[in-house]
Amino acid sequence: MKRPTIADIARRAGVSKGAVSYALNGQPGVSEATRQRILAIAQEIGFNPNSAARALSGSTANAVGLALCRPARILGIEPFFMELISGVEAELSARSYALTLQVVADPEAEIAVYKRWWGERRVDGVFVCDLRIDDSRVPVLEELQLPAVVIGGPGHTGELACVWADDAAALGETLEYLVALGHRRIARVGGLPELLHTEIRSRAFADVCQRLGVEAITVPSDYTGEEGARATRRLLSSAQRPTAVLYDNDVMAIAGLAVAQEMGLAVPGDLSIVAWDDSALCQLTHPPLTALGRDIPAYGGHAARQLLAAIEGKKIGAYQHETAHLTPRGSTAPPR
Amino acid sequence: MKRPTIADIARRAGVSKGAVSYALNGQPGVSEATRQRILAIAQEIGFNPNSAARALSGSTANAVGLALCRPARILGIEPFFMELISGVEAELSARSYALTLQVVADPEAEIAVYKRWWGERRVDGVFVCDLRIDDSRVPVLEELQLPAVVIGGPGHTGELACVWADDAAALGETLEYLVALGHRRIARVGGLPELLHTEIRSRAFADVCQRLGVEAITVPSDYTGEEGARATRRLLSSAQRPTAVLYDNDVMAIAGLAVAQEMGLAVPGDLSIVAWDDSALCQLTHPPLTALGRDIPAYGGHAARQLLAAIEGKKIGAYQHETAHLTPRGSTAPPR
DNA sequence: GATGTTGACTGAACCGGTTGAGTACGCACA
DNA sequence: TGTGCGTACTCAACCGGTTCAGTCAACATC
Repeated sequence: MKRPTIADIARRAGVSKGAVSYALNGQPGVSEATRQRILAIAQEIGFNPNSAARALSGSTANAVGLALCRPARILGIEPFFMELISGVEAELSARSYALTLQVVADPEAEIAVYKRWWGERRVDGVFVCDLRIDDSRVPVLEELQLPAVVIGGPGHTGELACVWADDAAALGETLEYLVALGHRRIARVGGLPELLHTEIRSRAFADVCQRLGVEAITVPSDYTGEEGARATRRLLSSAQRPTAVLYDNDVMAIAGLAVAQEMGLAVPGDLSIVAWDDSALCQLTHPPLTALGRDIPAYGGHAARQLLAAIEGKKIGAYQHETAHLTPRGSTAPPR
Repeated sequence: MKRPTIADIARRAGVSKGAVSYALNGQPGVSEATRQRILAIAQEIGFNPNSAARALSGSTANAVGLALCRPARILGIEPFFMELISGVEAELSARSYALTLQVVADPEAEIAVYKRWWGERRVDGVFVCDLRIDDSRVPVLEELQLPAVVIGGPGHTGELACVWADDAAALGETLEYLVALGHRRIARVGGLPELLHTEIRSRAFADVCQRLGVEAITVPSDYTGEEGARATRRLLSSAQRPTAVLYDNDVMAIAGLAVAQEMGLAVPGDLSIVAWDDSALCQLTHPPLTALGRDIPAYGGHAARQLLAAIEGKKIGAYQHETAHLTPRGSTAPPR
């Protein structure tokens, strides 16, 4: 099946290729009557502009890239990315931009992908996830002048735009709630320590606990259920067992709940559990998990709008998304 | 920053654009010495061929598409797709093909996406997920002559290639195991009834149960935790309560486990639970779930290889992936 | 020494859009 | 009647690769 081109439309309309291009793109240079005639023909023969030809002359690929740097098992189990992607997508497809996805093994490979995408002109801009402290990807993107939006921050983003949420405030709200319930020994199972937002949360956790005068224990982990379970086992085996644990993602929280049950501790009677990121998973457990939720698709949507603006050459900065809010469910209660 | 083109390489090497193209693509027409010189220059200046130019003249986009038709919340929570994607990716990036992702609302929108991609020449082929009975996407793809690989089947794939697994055999193995444990009333919480693989499983479930002489109850559901929980509540409230339940995905199985606990039933003492799809989630619960697992990234990898072969014009058919195998864990035991 | 033959390479067309320069025409105005 | 101007176009170059038809020199063959 032959794909129609603007030359086909031009022939049928009895005009030149240029006129067709002007008509289809809403540019001046054709009369309204001719424009309508051309649009009607395009519609009739099901014309779609060849994206390669467009990219080649217009120098815009009409695509953006997302490189994900997590192993398959973790990537699959974390609902965060898919929710983010679907939010991003909604915004992109409305402007008929494509999303190019690549799974990479490490930050170096990710940098190589950015360089390749840039050289191939395959994408007009990229999203950067899992921002690290003094992230090596940032200077590379700045040098390439590839429009980019960091999902995370603030800080350490150099000149790049970012979309962020105030995790410190969310943490404060959560700890105040736990303290109000009567908890005085609160632990936190953190995410990957090298990630910036883990650092931000760790600092905020320590600060807020000090302000509230409660004991703070943070155990580093890596977002996997296995590590979350191990960390929980360690915490619950200590002499001064915490009465509440806050997990940096929902997967670890679910693993922690299972460990508590396995060790014969009642949740929430003996142990309260709070999950950061409120995916549907949190409502599947018994008891359902109290969680710190936010609208992740909307977060992705904002990021997409920022990136599209950056591609258009607009000067954009940091966008603050709504702070995560606590949804109390059955996994939190006053300690016995 | 200016991107280097083959013209730049040609100038520096003192040859024509054509010679550079031959050299870079391993085509005959240049001497080995010249080829090495050109490759060295390309390496040195960090050359990457402009993908649009390549697509325009070579008429291959070097990209494949995947349209996902599930709402954000379900998409995020199902580890299946992300695992599939990472397997697909590994294969694609080795051949420097890009993956273009699009989230769509319904099959009609998905068809529109395929038509657009075809018209725009944005992708060279597509993956088709969630095959339905008499799927309307199949004839469209056949007519467009867009290379495609169906993730699922067999049957109802028309002329399209597919990658499938023998779910009926896996189901047989599972039921024989449950019957051997002593179960005689076994229920199944199925996936979306309109999907072909749900139908295949439902038929196999009925057949095998009849063969083994056990009572079979299938309750349709939709893969979400909410529906899985509701179906479980209905099953466990009935007078003739089943002693074992098989769930069509892990998310529903986890929800089912929570419902059993909420209703005061011991798992596996009062109720055995088996999950189809063994993601890391199954090991996070207490007790950990007995599950029917398979290597989903490998499944995706096979699909990618099939699609690339189809794009190269090879005649390909159905590829049968390994049958899912049962991993017994703590959620199954003889009934009391 | 004339005649292929082969290998190494050049030049130009081509893919399908976009865009700036050029042109033809109608109309207003001095 | 000539000039100026805006509108509605056409024409051709261009983006950066790929590819086909030549060209030209070196070498083998009779």
